[in-house]
Amino acid sequence: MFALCDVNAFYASCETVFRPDLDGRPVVVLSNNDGCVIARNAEAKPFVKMGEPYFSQRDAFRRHGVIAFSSNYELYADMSNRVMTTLEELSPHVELYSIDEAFCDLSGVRNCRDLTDFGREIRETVLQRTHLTVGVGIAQTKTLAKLANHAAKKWQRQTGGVVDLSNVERQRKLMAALPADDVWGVGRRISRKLESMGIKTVLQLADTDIRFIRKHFSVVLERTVRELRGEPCLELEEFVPAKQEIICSRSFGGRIAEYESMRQAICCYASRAAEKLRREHQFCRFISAFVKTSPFASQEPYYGNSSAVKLLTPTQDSRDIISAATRCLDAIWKEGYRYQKAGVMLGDFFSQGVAQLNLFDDNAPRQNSAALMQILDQLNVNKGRGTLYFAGQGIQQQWQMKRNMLSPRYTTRYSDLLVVR
DNA sequence: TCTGGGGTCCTAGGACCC
DNA sequence: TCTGGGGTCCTAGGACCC
Repeated sequence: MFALCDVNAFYASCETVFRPDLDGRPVVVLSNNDGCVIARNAEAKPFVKMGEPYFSQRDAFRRHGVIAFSSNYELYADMSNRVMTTLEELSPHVELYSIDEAFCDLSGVRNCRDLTDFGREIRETVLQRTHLTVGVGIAQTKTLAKLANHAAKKWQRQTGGVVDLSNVERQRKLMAALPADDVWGVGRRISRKLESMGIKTVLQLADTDIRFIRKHFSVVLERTVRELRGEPCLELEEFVPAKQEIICSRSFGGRIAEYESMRQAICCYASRAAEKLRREHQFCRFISAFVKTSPFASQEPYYGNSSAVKLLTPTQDSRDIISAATRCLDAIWKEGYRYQKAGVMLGDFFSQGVAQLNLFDDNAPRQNSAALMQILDQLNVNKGRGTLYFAGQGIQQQWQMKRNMLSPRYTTRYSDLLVVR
């Protein structure tokens, strides 16, 4: 038995928790670069489209008094930790599924108490500790628990935000009332294809012959259908598996046309990616960089390209990664375009100790690399990001993303205080 | 003017092996 | 006229998630 708990309008709620003056007002959070709307509180939902660009909705915002925030991921990560810690106290096994969602294992709980009561307790405790509201969906498979959670959100008033869907008749009743694309794992493309086959509701999907599904779709959808029927195919993944790739990419605050600015940006993304790699205790052999112009600028020619290198010896040294990424940039850079975005990608990971020295490698590992990287990371963690950086990253950085409506660092100011003292 | 970022998994097809 | 069968590994692209 699983419970899926997720925070209502997570990013928007994180912003309003610290602003009681915004009670009852429509609030949204924007993606990086203040590009699109990625979170809306209940008050904003009637006026604001999810995923749509901010600039195209600005008039509606003004009309309805919608308050917009730039995204503040440090704040959201901190609030997420508080929610997850609370869930882990209440439930013995928890899978942290995303920044605002977790699956709890309720197998044992079922024997000693009512599942809905337990869901209410989760909800009340999280609310008390964090002032954030979670929805709880309970069922015997993850896919059904997700669906139950969806129902808890959709009919919040009637359900109190908790739905126990372990009863098969309740399952079928709910599934008959929901369209197939409300199911976890059924996106736009698959739901369109299902619809063309006459499969419109979740119940119709659950009742479709499994061989038919396997023939026309992949094993992924087959598992989804089995799960809808109460047959568990997905387990609780309590321990976070090691990453297989690391990406650092950003849209620029303005367009980049000069090589020098682009090299700075690539250098920044490479050094950030290297930091993430070291936090994962991994070494990488694959490094790639990409650049692209805006896909929306119909008046300008489009150019996008990427290039990759494969090192003979895995590395986690920022200098190696920056040098490889800039080599990639040089291979794809073309003068005369207004670039909108660039990024650096790392892959082909080796964990510490497994990395083998290569007999024929020209670039022998650098002396004292580990010690130097440790100093670099320590300074940037203890005294704040950007305390020590590579000259190649540049000082002015006019291409930095827009964050014009950023909230203060309510919960993570400690490092600032250290610097001030 | 202006349109996010970071991931995973699966499949088909090509290259290659004997 | 007429050209096999079985397997692995890798990669690109497509789909999904939040």
